[in-house]
Amino acid sequence: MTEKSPASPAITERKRGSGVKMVYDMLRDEILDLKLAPGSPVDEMQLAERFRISRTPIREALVRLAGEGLIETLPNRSTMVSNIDFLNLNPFFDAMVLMYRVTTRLAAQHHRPEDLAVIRDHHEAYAAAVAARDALAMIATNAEFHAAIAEAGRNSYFTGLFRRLLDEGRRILRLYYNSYGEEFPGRFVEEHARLIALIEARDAEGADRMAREHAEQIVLQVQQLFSRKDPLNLSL
Amino acid sequence: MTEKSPASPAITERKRGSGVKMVYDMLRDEILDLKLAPGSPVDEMQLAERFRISRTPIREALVRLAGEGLIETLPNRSTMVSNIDFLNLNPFFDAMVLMYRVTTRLAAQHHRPEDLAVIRDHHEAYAAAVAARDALAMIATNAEFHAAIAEAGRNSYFTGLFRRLLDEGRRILRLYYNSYGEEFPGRFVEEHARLIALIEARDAEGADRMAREHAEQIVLQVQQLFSRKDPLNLSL
DNA sequence: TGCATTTTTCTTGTCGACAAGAAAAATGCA
DNA sequence: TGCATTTTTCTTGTCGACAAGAAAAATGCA
Repeated sequence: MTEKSPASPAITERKRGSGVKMVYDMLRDEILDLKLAPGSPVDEMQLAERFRISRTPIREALVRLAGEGLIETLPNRSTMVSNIDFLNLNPFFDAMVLMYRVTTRLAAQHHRPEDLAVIRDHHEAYAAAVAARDALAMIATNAEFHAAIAEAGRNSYFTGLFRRLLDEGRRILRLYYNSYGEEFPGRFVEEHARLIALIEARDAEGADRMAREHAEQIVLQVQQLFSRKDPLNLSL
Repeated sequence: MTEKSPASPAITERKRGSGVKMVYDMLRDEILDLKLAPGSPVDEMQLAERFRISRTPIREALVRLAGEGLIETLPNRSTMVSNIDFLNLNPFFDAMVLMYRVTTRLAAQHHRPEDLAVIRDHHEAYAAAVAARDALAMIATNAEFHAAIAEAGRNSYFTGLFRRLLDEGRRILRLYYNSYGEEFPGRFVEEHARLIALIEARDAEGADRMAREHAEQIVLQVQQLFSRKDPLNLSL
């Protein structure tokens, strides 16, 4: 649990049945935004106080987060936020590149008109975040943009894995912008627009190729992050 | 809940902290073996009686199963075992073929000696199940064999998705053997042996190609299942 | 007889308490 | 002073109860 405890939710009457989801949503966002740092402890009693709810729904939310790999639990021991294995990101990169390709290819093959509208909305939100130099929003809207593309591909297995990878990418990028916070890559706005055009044109090969290039740039960016001269002060 | 209630676990003293896992393991197996049929209701109170444990750990096990797509829950409504969308298995097939390829290729690249030993053990268990004409064991050991290959590839993202697909494949195949229960494909024993040899030889291309052929045969087998003249009496 | 409404029953979501296990602090000893 | 042991405190896993919401059954009416 971080020193700076985030604000409690509004203490209005909750509808019965919404407790677990409320806790899950908030904790998930905090993990992805690195407000809950990798490796930090997660204490049920403190969470129960903070959310003004009993421990049972807290625990259920934690089971759900554990199932998504965002936290780690062992019996009778305290839970903690999952670490990111920065020393071995290769499996992550491999999976990301392949999933960028597969989901974008499938979107080119299977999208529907309403899909394109959703994708465009997310594209606009991303462009706005870049223009506003809002790193948190940029990272989140980027993930949502690509997730919308995956949904348009209509394969829930790939979409599920890709969402998980996008989540992890959010944490990695959040750390990057925490430390450096300078680069707002306008060229990604342009690349996203090109991706949309290829998808709309149902050019599966073109979309696959572009998605690969796009993903490989992100991989390169993250790799360069770890070859910088100045240390990152990571607690590993 | 099926008419024929499976046996309760041994009512010995449980170690504190093992309750959720016990329930999870048993329910998961029953879902995968189709003892709990797709679409059937899941009742916490009955499970609590059956397992001689309070509802809280039951609920936690159910959250975990829901996270894996094996059951479906909505707030304030009864939970049920996930259906299998037999009318649209194409996403499943696409994901299976790709994951068979990716995991087998990665195993050829990254395996260690102890991995091969584990893979061989599972291969032998599969061969024994085929020889004994034990369909349940054959389905389970086949999944374990391929899961062990995926583990040898050392990419937990792909392994995670593949395990989920293998689980779903278990349910589909279980239904097949429930209905027809005749075919015990000895040639898959031979193909598994060949896969091992290619992996051991670190022939990534060969392993990828063979994995694709292998997976496409399974897809074909399942597809033929649904083009049979005699109806399956599926409740959809 | 068929439908709408009301009542009863059942199931789910959460509560707060108890106790086991782990972690931290205190004590004892060389 | 450093280590081992004991005691205390804290956290987790589970319990059983309460009440909200849903589903089933009963009642009322045309």
